[in-house]
Amino acid sequence: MAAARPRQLDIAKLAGVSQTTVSLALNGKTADYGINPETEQKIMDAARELGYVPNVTARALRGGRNRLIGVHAFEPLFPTGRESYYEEILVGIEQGAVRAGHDLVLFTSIHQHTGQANIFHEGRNRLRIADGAIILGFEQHDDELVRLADEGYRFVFVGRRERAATLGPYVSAEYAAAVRDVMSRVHALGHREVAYLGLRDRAEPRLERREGFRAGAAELGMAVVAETWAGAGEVEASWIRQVMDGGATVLLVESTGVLEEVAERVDELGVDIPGDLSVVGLDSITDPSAASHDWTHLLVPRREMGARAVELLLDVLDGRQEPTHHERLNCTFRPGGTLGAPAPGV
Amino acid sequence: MAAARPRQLDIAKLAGVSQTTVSLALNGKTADYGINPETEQKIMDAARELGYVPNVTARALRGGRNRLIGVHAFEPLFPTGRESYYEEILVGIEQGAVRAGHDLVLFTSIHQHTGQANIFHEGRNRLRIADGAIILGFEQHDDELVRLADEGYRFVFVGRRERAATLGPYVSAEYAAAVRDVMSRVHALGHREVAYLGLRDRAEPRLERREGFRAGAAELGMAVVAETWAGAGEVEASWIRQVMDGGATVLLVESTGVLEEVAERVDELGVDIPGDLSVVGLDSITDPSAASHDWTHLLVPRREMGARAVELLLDVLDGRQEPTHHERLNCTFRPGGTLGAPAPGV
DNA sequence: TCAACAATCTAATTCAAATTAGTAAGGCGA
DNA sequence: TCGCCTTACTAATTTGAATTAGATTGTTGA
Repeated sequence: MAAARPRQLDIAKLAGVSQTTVSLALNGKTADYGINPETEQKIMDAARELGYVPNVTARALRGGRNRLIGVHAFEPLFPTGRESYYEEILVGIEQGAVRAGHDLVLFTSIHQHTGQANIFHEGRNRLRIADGAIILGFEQHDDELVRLADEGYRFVFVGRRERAATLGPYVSAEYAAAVRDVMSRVHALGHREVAYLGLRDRAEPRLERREGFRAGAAELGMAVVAETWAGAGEVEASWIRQVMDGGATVLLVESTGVLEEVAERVDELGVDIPGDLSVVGLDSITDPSAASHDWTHLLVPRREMGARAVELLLDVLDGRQEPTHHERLNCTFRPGGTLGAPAPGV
Repeated sequence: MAAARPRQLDIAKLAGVSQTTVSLALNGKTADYGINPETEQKIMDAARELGYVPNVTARALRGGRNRLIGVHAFEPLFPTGRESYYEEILVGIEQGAVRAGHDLVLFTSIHQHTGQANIFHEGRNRLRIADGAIILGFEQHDDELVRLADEGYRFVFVGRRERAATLGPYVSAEYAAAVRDVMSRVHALGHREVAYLGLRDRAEPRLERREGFRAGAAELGMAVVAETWAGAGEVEASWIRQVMDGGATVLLVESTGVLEEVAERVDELGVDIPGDLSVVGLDSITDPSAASHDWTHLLVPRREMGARAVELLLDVLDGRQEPTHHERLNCTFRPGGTLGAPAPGV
């Protein structure tokens, strides 16, 4: 049991050379240092014979880097409910890490005891374990992030940019332009009166969508019949009735969860989509097979955002990119069956 | 900007002591070595002031602990499809890690280039960065695991036990007993003729279920009308018809995916569940709201398995548990609406 | 008053690999 | 035959933390 792992020194003894020479040979630097090809061969043979495997830890210690990328969220990463906001982003981060040959560290320890996660829990910054980190989540802990940045720690944000812009690089989606694009498609089909149903929260991605909506309505000369906020379980049939009575022929819905609630209420009213009312979702649909309709909606490139965040972090760490760089990825319009021309009678 | 990471030596200088003393103070060994409480306080203050965090790499090199738990799978952890086998287990692992105050390292780097993941890929064993690892997945890489174990590396398996038993501790579910329990419930309701629909693969958890099924049938004197294997998309209505004609009044289905296919075929046949045929699932249902029926089925405690694996790993690392220990968690029977008494006419 | 001892702390070493600064041996020109 | 340059290597150092083996100072009992 527990046969000691062979070290470079063991190879050196077997080949009758020094540890230095072994290191040089194994790293292909024989030419630079004029190592005899025969010696090199002896070393390689000895290494193979002993089943040598470099010790990552020693290598990392010397090199100053771990090849560890931290992933930090202020909430648990794998929530118990379905429809994890992070899920797709995590898939992207994993793919990015695979490509870059790095491992991921999920900072779970800091969630301990308190429901809240503090980076500087007990006065230590665990994030430092990793070479740099990707920060997810909407919750605001700006003071901690400022301190992190002050300490020279490198990180990249995904999905938000409020304070991020002043603190470090970020990757997010171009929500405003995407929604403006939706508006012009809607306009092109003949719609002139539109309603908007958003979430009650004021997270940046939502605010930007609203910005795009208003800008689009203004530019295209469309009338905003209603702009209303609802939480989960709060969509009311009477509101939809009212909006339609008000002349709206199309409804933009910010969140996918609310979208399904809208479908239920519309069903209750006996209204036809898109015959009586067109409905467009402004977010990705994680599981289209579970959706009630073939929704017309936007695709937010969450997976690409995750993958790009990894690349960006490594670029910053390697000095290939200044730490103020940011990137915005485009959303795609997915045509479905819930956007049509407005009913001619209206 | 980019202030170099503080080392113990920096703390030592600030506090006016040696690096040794700093190390002792930070590791709570002041009592053993008679360090003055005032000195200790000075050191702690200096450490906080500098924002000191131990260097994982140096510690790992020395053989120390890092409060890092590795998670290794031979396949990507976050698969692109829905219905991730790992998902629930990962949730459990995360919860376990949170409770234990440890962080998780997801070993993604080894998936690089080759679709296959080798621990000793490119001659480096990254696992050593973590204190120990939890190993998931069905794929067989026994030679690598044997080597890891020989090197004294500690790990715990989740969900399998074939070779695991000889290599280290494992946590898995008690499938056979659970299925036997299902059989006795079915028997108690009056069923005497039963059919079994399994997956085509021969993974351990499936083999155990079949074992439990056969043992139950034998003990209870029930007739096995059919025992058939199907892959995704291979369930045929004719098979169900045939099985029912053969007298089967209840069908046990190994996998949740196949369960839904069975529902579709049964619908096509105009057969009533459970009036004409009772159906029992032998696996968890991740998203009951997306299920076509209120299935009667087994709950595999995947989340507990993950959480328990973390505890077990730490027990082994701390020497509280011998490294041959294993644990089997019970599955729960979830009564639903798809198991009833057999039709009296039969 | 001196050895013994406790109380406090430190120098030196270790872990495995990478790198810097040399060294030894041989050849060649002047 | 002295000095200089190659060729082909090696000794020593570095990385950050933990540990082993001391070292220093002061106190106390005989």
